[in-house]
Amino acid sequence: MSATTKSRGSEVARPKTQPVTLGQLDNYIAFHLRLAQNASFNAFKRKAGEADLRPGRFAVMAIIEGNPGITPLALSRASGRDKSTITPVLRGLERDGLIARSRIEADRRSHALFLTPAGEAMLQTLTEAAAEHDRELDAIVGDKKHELIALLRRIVATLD
Amino acid sequence: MSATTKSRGSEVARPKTQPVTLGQLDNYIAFHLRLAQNASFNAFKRKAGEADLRPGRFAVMAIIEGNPGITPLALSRASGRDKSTITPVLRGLERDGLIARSRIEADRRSHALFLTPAGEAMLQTLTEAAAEHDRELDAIVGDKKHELIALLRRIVATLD
DNA sequence: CGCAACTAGTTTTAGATCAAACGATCATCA
DNA sequence: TGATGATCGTTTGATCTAAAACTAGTTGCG
Repeated sequence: MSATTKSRGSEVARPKTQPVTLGQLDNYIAFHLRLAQNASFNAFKRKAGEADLRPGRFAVMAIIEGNPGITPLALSRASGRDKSTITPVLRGLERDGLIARSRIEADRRSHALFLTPAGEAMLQTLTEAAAEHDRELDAIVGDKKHELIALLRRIVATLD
Repeated sequence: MSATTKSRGSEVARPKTQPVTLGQLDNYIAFHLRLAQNASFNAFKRKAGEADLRPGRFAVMAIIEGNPGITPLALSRASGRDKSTITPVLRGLERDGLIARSRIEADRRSHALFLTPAGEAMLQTLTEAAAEHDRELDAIVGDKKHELIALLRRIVATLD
């Protein structure tokens, strides 16, 4: 490895961000996965600033919509997060009147989750913002979208 | 949406994890990206328990190795994390004698970062563990690896 | 020169996340 | 029936992260 003789020539037009070698990292799927997720997350948040759109909230509400009566535990597994992180999200959603929890009489440890009408309306609004973001991603990956999702899904399924 | 008549038949061989509909989420690249990154990260951590292998540490050391004399700010950009999160990592690495910081005389605000011999040795050990993990990912994606990384890289480049 | 605007790194504050421990409830089986 | 062990949801503690405020140093320009 040559000592990367830093070209600090005084006339070089200030290389705002000098190129950085990623080295072995550049060949790691895990690393690029993190970078991409991070970039996606940040872009999402940028758009989200407008609405009260937090990614976690959106995912939770969307899953409840698709699975009315789902329990918090199943919800946590579907959304890929620990069950303990679901608790505060649900509390916030309930406080804001967007979801309703009802005890399941057959198993009084569990709760059944539903969207309220206000929740349905809110989800519809959030969906538009989210769809806009994902259209951006769609444009980036083009016709490889299906293949990309299939690969990501396989990673999740295999690694548990 | 039919009320998902939950098949709670008493003789059904306990459906450990009843199928959950992801709904619109299932078509979102961003969502699958998060799930996959999460699964990868957790699998990594599982293996990492053995060594003192924290993903952040590993990435930082690998980038320093590939770019001796790099500054913390450039490092934060390359690793996709905020500069303020780099500080404690560097402090820990320096405390453990794995990196060295030296002031840059040309700009006394900046620090140049290097791996110490102990750091080089440690990185080599960590690399083996990391490589093992990424081989797992390689096996999952098979010959699509190159394409997958290209897609992820394009996402990062486009979304900034 | 000397002031204003900018940059590098740190500290502080706030939020998200996981893991482990806990109370309440349920299932199993003698 | 009654005790043991499992499961659901919550709480607590630790770690990781970003954003904003701050200090020290630098650059530009009158």
